[in-house]
Formats: sequence, structure tokens, C-alpha cells
Amino acid sequence: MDLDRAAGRLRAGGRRVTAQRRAVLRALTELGCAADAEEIHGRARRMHPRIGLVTVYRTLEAFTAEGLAQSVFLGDGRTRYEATEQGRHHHHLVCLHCGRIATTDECTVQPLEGTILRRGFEVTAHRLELFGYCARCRTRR
Amino acid sequence: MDLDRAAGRLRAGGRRVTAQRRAVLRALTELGCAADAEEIHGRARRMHPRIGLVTVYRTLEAFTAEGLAQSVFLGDGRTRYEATEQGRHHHHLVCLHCGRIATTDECTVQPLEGTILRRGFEVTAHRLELFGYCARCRTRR
DNA sequence: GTTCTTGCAAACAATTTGCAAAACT
DNA sequence: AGTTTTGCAAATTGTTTGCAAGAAC
Repeated sequence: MDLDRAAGRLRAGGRRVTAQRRAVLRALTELGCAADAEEIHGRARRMHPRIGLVTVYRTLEAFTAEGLAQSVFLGDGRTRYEATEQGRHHHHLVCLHCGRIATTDECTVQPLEGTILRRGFEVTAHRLELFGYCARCRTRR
Repeated sequence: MDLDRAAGRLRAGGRRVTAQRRAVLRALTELGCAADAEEIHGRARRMHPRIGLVTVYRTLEAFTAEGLAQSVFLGDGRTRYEATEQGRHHHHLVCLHCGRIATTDECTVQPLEGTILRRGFEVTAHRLELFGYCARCRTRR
């Protein structure tokens, strides 16, 4: 997500572009996928040391509302976030042993959305998470 | 989930069968899908008025560990639970307007699990949630 | 100048933990 | 009898809110 596009989206939503928001945006892209608020806060602080955790939460809320970020739930009791990649879309593979998170670009959900639409429900988004054991953990036990 | 099978599973895991656990199990099956701890507590209290919310939490943890229940995350900040139906498997359709939750038995994820396995990751479970607008909310606005 | 945003402290909500009493096997 | 489970109160954790000062437009 480049800064100009993000700034434009924020302004279009009547929101302002601040140093803190730039820091959170950069933190999000640097952290890659499924980072939690604490991690984002830590990373954003490198660029803007005085940023508070509360601001990170509020910024993530604004980003989500403007489509710049999206949330992910992996069942560990915290909300995770990642920058929205325009046109792209990925899912998470969570290793139940080491906790590492991998991703996959493949998605076989679309045909399902079709059959659901035929029942009257219009799908606008979906979330898919896969759980299991990564190559490393699978061989070492 | 019938009581005998559940009781067997609990005992097999070195756990005991108590009136509270029976109440939670029944609450889970009566509530259907994606009920939160508070709802389960309320329903379980009909059968066992003295049961505490804490016991519900601990019971849900035990049930999840023994495969009798499973958790669902719909992004509203609370963990939801449902009884595991042996051999069956369903996904959730969440209406973004009215919040109602529907389900679908169809699942197109399996082929994806195959290609992921070829990369070394062994998938043992997955979660899929679909978001959008239900028939009712779609027509009325 | 006006309105949105930030930071801090405090409030909240969901969930977890410590411990003695009660219940299952 | 021995070990697990329960209920209560209190503690934790992740997240949100109130408000005055600061920054963007």
C-alpha cells in the first residue's frame, strides 16, 4: 500500500493524514501479515517514538473503515491486522505446534459464493484460516 | 452430540461427568451454532440454576480439548462455541446488516488442502466464514 | 479558525486464576 | 479416599472512552 493512495483514501473519508498514521501504515506493511496491535505499536514507535497504543487502535479502526487494512482472527484472543493489498487476497496457515503463520494465495471459495448467492445471501467477503502442522514441525516429531 | 458418547469421551480424557457439564452440553445443542459463553451460561442455568459463568468457560475449554465442542470467531470480540457434529462440518454466513448467522454445509476447501499439503503443510482443520447480506436485508434497502 | 487527532488516565468487557468446599469415581 | 470440579472473588488481558491539548486543513 503506497502512501499517496492511502493518504487519498483517508482524505476521501474526511480523515486527516498524520505522522502517526503514516507510521502505522509503514509498520503494517513492514510486519507483513496478521500482526497484533502490540506488535504494530512497537514497530510504529521506531518511526514515531511518542505514538501511544491507543492511537494505534484508533488508527487501525480508521484504516479498516477506509479499506486500507483488514482484521484477522486466529483464535488467540487478539485481533490481528494487515494492510489490504488491492486486488489480492490471501489466507492463513497456522501451525498448531510452533504458531508460525504462513499464507496461501490460492482460494477455492468462489464457487461456494455462487451457490450461496443462489440461496439469496450475497457474499461480499470471506475469511479462511487453515490449521495444521508446518513442514518443519511435521518432520521433527 | 448424545450424552453417552460425550460422557465416554470425557472419561477417556480422564475427566469427570458432572451435572454442570451435562447442562452445558445440552445448552450447546439447544442453542445451535455460534453461541457465546454468556448465552450458553444463560441456557445452562435453566437446567442447573447454580452453575457459574466460570464453570461454563472451564467446561467449554474441556469440551474443546476433547473434541466435543469447537470455537468460532466472527469478529465481535467474543469467542463463540458450538457442539461438534461428528463427521459433519459447516461454515457460517454472517449478515453484516442484521447480524444473523446462517450456515452452509457445502465446503470447497478440500482441494486447497491438497495443494497446501504438497508444499509440506499438513492441514488438520480449517475455518471459513462468509460475510455479506442475507436475503431479507438485501431486498429491504 | 475550525474540526479531527492525539495522549493519558480511567473505564470496560471478556476471560482466567487462586483457593477452599463439594462432587465424581 | 483420592483427585477432579465447582463457585466465588479477585486478577488479567485486550480494547474502548472521556477529555483537554495539539496538529491538520
